[in-house]
Amino acid sequence: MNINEAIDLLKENGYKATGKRKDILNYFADSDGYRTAKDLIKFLEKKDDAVSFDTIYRNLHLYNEVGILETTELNGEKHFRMNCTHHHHHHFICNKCGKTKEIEVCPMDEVTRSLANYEIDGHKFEIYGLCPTCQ
Amino acid sequence: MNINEAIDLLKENGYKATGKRKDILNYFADSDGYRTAKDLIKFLEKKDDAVSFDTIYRNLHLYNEVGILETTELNGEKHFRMNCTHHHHHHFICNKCGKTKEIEVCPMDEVTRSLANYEIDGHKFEIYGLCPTCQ
DNA sequence: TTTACAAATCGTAATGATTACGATATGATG
DNA sequence: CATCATATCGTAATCATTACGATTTGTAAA
Repeated sequence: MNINEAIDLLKENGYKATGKRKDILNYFADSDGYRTAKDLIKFLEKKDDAVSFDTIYRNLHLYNEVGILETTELNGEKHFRMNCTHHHHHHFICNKCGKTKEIEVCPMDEVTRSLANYEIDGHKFEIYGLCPTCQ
Repeated sequence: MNINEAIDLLKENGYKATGKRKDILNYFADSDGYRTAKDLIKFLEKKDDAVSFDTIYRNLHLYNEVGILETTELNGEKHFRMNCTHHHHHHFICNKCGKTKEIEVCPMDEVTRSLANYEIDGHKFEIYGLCPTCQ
């Protein structure tokens, strides 16, 4: 997802596109990988753009709700990345830099068969390790 | 893993098998699903067995390190369950009761081929939903 | 079995991330 | 450009987890 799509999504859901919200979107749009709340705070502080915790966390949750960000837990910390809007896929995630690579394989069709009486709401398939650059 | 295997594992690693450690092991051995630190604390309080936070968290980490417990994040909370010692497999996890069902499918062979220059350290494949009992 | 001692636990204080709140500022709409 | 609901600010409160000095307890040797 790019910034414009994200802003549209905000407006569609009745939320304002404020300066702070755009700053946060810019950060994730340029990241191309998983980042923590702390990463974001550091980034905003560097550009002399003091942001209240309230604003950070409120918007991270909001973005997750409306589908702008997706989230996962890496090494005990919550991480966020821009949501992928195209076809269904999964990710390799680098433990060092947080960058991701798309994985096309998804075994859910096979799995569903063996869970006949179960109600399936979601699934997670992630591969962890080091990307070529971080090795 | 059962309690005796867990105690052996502790001793092999040079740790003592104390009363509190056995209480904690008993809880997870009887659970057959994912439980939080809070669940454990509640359980121990009920049986009039006051346990310090220090003891709870120190041992949860220890058990995770030596391979007695495995951990995952569910609905924003860290959960633990007795580790499976037999063949490699994954889990369906009930969002309500935390109980698990084994899934034999694992797509890692297929995936490895598409990650030639990546160093793979681990992977996670989990299916979430409601078990037949909780629907 | 007793002793000795390192390891484990206790009770509580400290930490750190996240959430909450009243006051102020700001985007969107007419 | 005026209005007002929404968003943000600065800070305080909360909650889970971690840390610490004092005390207790397994373990293994005597």
